[in-house]
Amino acid sequence: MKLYDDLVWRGLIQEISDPKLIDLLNAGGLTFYIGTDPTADSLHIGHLSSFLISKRLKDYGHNPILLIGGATGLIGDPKPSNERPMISKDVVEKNVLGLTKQVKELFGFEIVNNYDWCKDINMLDFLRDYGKYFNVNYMLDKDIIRRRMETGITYTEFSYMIIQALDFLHLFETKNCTLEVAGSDQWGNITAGIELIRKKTGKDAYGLIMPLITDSNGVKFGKTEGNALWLDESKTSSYQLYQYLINVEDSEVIRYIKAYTFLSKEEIEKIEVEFKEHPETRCAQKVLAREIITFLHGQNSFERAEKISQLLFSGKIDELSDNEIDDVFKDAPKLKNDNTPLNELLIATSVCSSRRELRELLNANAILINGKVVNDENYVLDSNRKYNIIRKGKKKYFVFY
RNA sequence: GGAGGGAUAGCGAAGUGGUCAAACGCGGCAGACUGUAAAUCUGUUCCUUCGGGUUCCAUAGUUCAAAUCUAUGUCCCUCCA
Repeated sequence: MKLYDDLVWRGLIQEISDPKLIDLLNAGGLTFYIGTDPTADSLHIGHLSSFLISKRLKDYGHNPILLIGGATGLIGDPKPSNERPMISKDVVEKNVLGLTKQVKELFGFEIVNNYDWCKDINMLDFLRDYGKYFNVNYMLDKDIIRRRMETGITYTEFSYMIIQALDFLHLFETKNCTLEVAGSDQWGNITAGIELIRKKTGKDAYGLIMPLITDSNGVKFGKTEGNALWLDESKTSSYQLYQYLINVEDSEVIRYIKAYTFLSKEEIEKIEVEFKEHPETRCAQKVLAREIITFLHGQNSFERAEKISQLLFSGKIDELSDNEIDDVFKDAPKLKNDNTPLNELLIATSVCSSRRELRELLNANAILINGKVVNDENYVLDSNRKYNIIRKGKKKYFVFY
């Protein structure tokens, strides 16, 4: 299958700036870029789709560049809701290093940092060389800016679009980069870049955006209880990732497999048939988890995550030997049992946020210790055991030693 | 610079002197049912040694009593210049 058709089939194309791009994509040999701002020192699951699409293009014979926004990260990409908090320069610098390392290891893309070419542009040149190409009316008409007119937007964030556009121009001129790939929220910025290139050089550049991937409630893929799922194994364990992926709802899982794995159309269609017949086996969720975790963390980490999950969810925790627990929880964070009663221990370890909450959980039979329901808030963990395993709710486990 | 409007729990939003730890919706958490799914239903959602304690942008005040009134400050929005 040609690349473009494959991307469409996988649901990865929301819009392209010009139908000519279809043939260019199918032909191979383009230099393109994706960008990310260093708002954290690791990518999270939400970034995965745009990085994976870049890898698909790369594998097809295109040439990817990752732009890390050391400059734009200092400015802040306008969100639809409100102004971003400024990140200090030190933190941005640290995040750039973290991201660079991670992307090199995982994807092997060429990496550039827009700070390198933005840092020496002075204000007057900026206004003369770039500002003059942007009509404010045009900028105000961009969806993202329009949405911010009600809550307000600072001049700083308003200018973001111009910097991103000049980035594209810079890569176009220095690296013959003719395509920018991003999530749908970047459409305004991408088109601004394309137009700047056209106005300045008279040549064509292209943009491709992917749809936002959400579940049936419109929640972004990868969003869980407020804390992000990081790609860095030391920030989010394979087990945590496995739990997220194995719980993906049936109605979305095939779509996710298409978007997030490198399995072929034939393989995926086969899985789909099997899954439709026996959804209760979660075979599709298992494939999704296997593919993503193996890609990110490797085979061993995936197998351990799977094994932990099987043991925990088979309900035989109290039958596990210390050695088995040792092995299975090798990488899992363990909490220190300080022999205080639950109402102190679980608060101190942030398993529960307050005693009131703990009492609520105890009353609802939602706390199991080593496989048995406990209702007493003064219960003290058995210090003769090497490990005590506390289950909170149906799915969350904590290991105490 | 001028005129007006606003700031309430994670978010949206009601409340305009006591009956307010603050309606309602979303989100979160837990329980039931299931397949570690979805949908649905139920409970819960500031802290507490269960006596009470600390909240409604901040500070100072009025009052027996303030989320509610006054002053000042901070931030935001709208319109005019």
